[in-house]
Amino acid sequence: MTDSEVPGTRIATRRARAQREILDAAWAVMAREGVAALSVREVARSVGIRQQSLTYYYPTKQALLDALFADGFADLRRRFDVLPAVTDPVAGVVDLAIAFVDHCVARPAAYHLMFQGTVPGFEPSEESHSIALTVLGELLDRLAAAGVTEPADLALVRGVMSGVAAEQIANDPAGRLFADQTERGIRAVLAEIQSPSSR
Amino acid sequence: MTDSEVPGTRIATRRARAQREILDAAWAVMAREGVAALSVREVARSVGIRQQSLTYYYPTKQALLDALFADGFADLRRRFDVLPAVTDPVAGVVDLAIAFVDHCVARPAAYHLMFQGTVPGFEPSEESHSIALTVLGELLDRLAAAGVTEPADLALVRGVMSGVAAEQIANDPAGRLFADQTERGIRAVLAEIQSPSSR
DNA sequence: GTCTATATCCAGATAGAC
DNA sequence: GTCTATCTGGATATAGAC
Repeated sequence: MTDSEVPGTRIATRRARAQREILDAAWAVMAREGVAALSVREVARSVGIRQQSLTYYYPTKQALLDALFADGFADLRRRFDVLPAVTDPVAGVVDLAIAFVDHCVARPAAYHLMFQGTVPGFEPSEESHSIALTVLGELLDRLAAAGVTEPADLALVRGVMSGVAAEQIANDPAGRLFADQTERGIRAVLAEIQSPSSR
Repeated sequence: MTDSEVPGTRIATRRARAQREILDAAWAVMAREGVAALSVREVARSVGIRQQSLTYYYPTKQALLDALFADGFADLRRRFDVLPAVTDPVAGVVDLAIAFVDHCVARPAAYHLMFQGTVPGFEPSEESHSIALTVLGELLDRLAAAGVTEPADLALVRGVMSGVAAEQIANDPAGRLFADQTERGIRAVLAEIQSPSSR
């Protein structure tokens, strides 16, 4: 099926292309100046239009941020989708954790927008929030396969994943010091969860 | 020795008191609206003076942020100073990690300012940065006492501490789900560091 | 120490022409 | 679709009176 077969589709893809360009520009601005410093004016400048023209695509700044939030999770889902099939349950969790950390390290702005709620006054829409939950469902599935279902245990694993990413971004932005500890950290807490040391 | 014995001291403490009030007001504003949304105007309003009068105490916004950064570490040091003496090396690390996480959870704005570099355009002065290093030296000391000195191992422990705090702040601000995993997480990675599982 | 006055700039939102 | 024009409000910073 080509565009011309469905009326309006050519326009729709044109619009989609413009929106993609805007989102990419917005990510770039955020990466350069910090998530909290995003201004629609600067995004507009990046794509060569006026601030007022951006409203045609995203009527408010909130709408732009919400689209970025959803876009970030779509991107993360794509990372998850190309992971090798799970054989060993623990390795399945490790693979996903590494993919998660690598994604966050490669896109610090996305990490702060999606997971750290660092943008003043921004709350994702219910729709975007449910996209987030769907994507993170893959993590829950893999953890369940490894026998991890207790909220406290899930929290521990999430803490390690998030913490390695956060420290890497904040304290060694050019290196891999923290990110390279992902596997060790995840295996350590999984071991603790699966056979708690007596105390 | 009382204030009146040293010329200028009474003025100095007056100034110090005013500065304390300003810093407290700034923390409150940040807690309410996010670190990145801090405005000197609003801080001034909180303490009942004009924005321009704040300049008398902190000439620029950068100076105010830098004072907040240093203040946050002074506060953290006070937390560390009242910790019980170390008996068991591992327990010593655990105690400090718990104190760290509790501090971050109680003061999310401080965590973001001090450790996540979330304020657009803010870099601590060299002086404030060295204060930070001094305070975090206590963590390094305790880790060394537990036999943890390799950069990779230090990174792993820091990742767990930071991650538990970050997730608690972002995803369960009213609860303790993540924070309560601090001990388990730290013990798990310390165990892994001290006797690596063969792989 | 605090004020008024003001400069300069940037933000986001809306109306309406083409 | 993109523009011009404009509104409104907020930000930081500086000069200088009291």
